[in-house]
Amino acid sequence: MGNLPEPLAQRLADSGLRTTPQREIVYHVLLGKRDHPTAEEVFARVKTDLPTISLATVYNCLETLVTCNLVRQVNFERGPTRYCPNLEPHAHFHDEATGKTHDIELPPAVLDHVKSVLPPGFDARSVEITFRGSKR
Amino acid sequence: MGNLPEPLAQRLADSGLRTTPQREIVYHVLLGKRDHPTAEEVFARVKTDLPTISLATVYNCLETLVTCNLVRQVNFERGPTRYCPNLEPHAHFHDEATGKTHDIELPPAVLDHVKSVLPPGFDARSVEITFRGSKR
DNA sequence: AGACCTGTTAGAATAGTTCTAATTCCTTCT
DNA sequence: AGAAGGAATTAGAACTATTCTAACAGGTCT
Repeated sequence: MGNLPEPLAQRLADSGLRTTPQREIVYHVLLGKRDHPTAEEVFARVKTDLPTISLATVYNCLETLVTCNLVRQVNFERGPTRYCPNLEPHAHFHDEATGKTHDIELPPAVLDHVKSVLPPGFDARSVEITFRGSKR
Repeated sequence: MGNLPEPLAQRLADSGLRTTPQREIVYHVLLGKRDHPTAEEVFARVKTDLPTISLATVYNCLETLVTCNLVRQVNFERGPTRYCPNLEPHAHFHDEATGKTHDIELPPAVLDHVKSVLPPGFDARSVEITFRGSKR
């Protein structure tokens, strides 16, 4: 579903950053399997293409992608941060039985309704909605 | 608004657990200043009443209170876990300028609307809504 | 009082992430 | 092309928040 080809080089350039093999491969790994991997998981996947990459670089690349708005960071409780290339507004459903995370499409109407609970003076830049439960 | 006096001893007993000075003081500290303190902050506050308490015990007590449903755990990104004695359904607003966290009342209608985004088969036990932004 | 169980404690251990300093790699500039 | 300078990468140390471990204390029940 509808992620544009790859604005990676463009987005990097817009922020005055270079396109490097490491950044490309990290990004492609995220696009390739959208299962909300942790940094360690990304590291493992990237190593098959680029065995010399270091974990620190994976962290650096992920952070870069996040600041370029190409990737979202997702946190569940105290678990490791997970990374998600889905840029559409969406909620997350965390299946407690399997540990898997599912993206849940978030219609604009719902998003607006949620934002309407904020009293005047509160200006939300982002909203994060996380379900926890089990899936049949 | 409207937290019952203190069901602490009762709730502990219900779970077959003892009422100890440590548990009482940790709970009272949370009720006393509802600013979503971290475990370290709770530790510091409790020490004024009970200087010999250990950090491990604070963690233990907090976990006990959470499992007795007297306290909620709140996480923002990678920051330390924060603790919140507000049991009403509510969202959190994280002010990026001050670092402060505000409880936002969550009307049942909004909660239902949010839950309605889940496709059939997804059974949510809990929903967590977090705003990030700034407050005038 | 003795046995038993729950809870507390200090400190070690762990997990995830960030920091540091050294090196490598581009990109200009001449 | 060669040199300078900045950006990116790397390995490993450091750090933070939390959990674990093992020993000890305190209350309870006979």
